[in-house]
Amino acid sequence: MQTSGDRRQLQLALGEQINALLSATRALSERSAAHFHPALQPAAFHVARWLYAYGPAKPSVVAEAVGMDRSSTSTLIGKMRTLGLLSADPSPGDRRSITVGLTPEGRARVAATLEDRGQEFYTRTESWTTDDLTRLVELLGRLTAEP
Amino acid sequence: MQTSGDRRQLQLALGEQINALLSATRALSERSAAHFHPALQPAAFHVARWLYAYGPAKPSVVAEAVGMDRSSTSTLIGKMRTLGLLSADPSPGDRRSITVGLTPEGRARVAATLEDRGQEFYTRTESWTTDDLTRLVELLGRLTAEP
DNA sequence: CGATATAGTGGGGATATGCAAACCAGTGGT
DNA sequence: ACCACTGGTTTGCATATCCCCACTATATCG
Repeated sequence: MQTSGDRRQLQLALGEQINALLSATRALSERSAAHFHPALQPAAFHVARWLYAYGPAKPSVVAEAVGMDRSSTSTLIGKMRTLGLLSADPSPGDRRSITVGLTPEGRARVAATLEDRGQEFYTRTESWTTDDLTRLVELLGRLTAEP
Repeated sequence: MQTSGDRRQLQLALGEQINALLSATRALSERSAAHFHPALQPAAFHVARWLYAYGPAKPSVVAEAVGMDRSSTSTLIGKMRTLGLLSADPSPGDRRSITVGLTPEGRARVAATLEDRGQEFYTRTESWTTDDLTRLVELLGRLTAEP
């Protein structure tokens, strides 16, 4: 019971830490979104960032994943396609659907935006040992891996 | 040079992982925000969550930290005070300013919202060893600690 | 084959938030 | 005592996003 209690405590603690991280990065995210592309609404960045992290997907999946409405996502994807940031192919096995993904240019622009506004976190880990850094990357990787 | 190159790689990898985590949690955050309190706008949740993670602060600091405009933050804080979620005391040493913090009820409501919609991450760590879980919590704690 | 469901797209109205400006009370320097 | 400045609040306006609805093309089930 001690062990399972500790376990519970740990999961709660993880929740608090993730929460703190989300709080700390929210301002950064919104500002990145606002500066992502001059011709696009902020939400475009959230779409692009998700595709950057998880790869090509159908619009409906993207909308669900980023917590946006399907119509907004659709028009946003349309604009990003005409700007050359996204490419679309017919989804295999369903001719109603398309699969969208970042073009090299889109990928580069996301990377640039992240780089541009993410300096702060680099400096935070400056004093860390390489070992700790490696482990954090590895653990986060496991946490965010698709189920 | 090998070492510093590896270091650079690691920091980039950390950026990617944090990015993936933010992407993965964005939908959850927005939905939590929408359901936080029936009489409040979504952004109230972001304010409350930040105060939950980092403790009482001046309105201007909160606005800056969550990346919101000061006027919206001000009216939002006003509403939350009348709802009994936030309390305000005069800031020590500056009579123009106040310091706002969550009331016990506000704290409970944030916790309930997080609990309510954060189940998914608990199940993700179910198969982890206690050791890994402990270490992730510890490393995240160091990452989000105030500079 | 026919009926119903789903993927993507578009429109129209409601709301939340950002931005700019004005204002007041209090602060700090001169 | 003055004056420039800052923290907080409020107001008016612009825009982004959501929500509901409709429409077309395809898919799936009977």
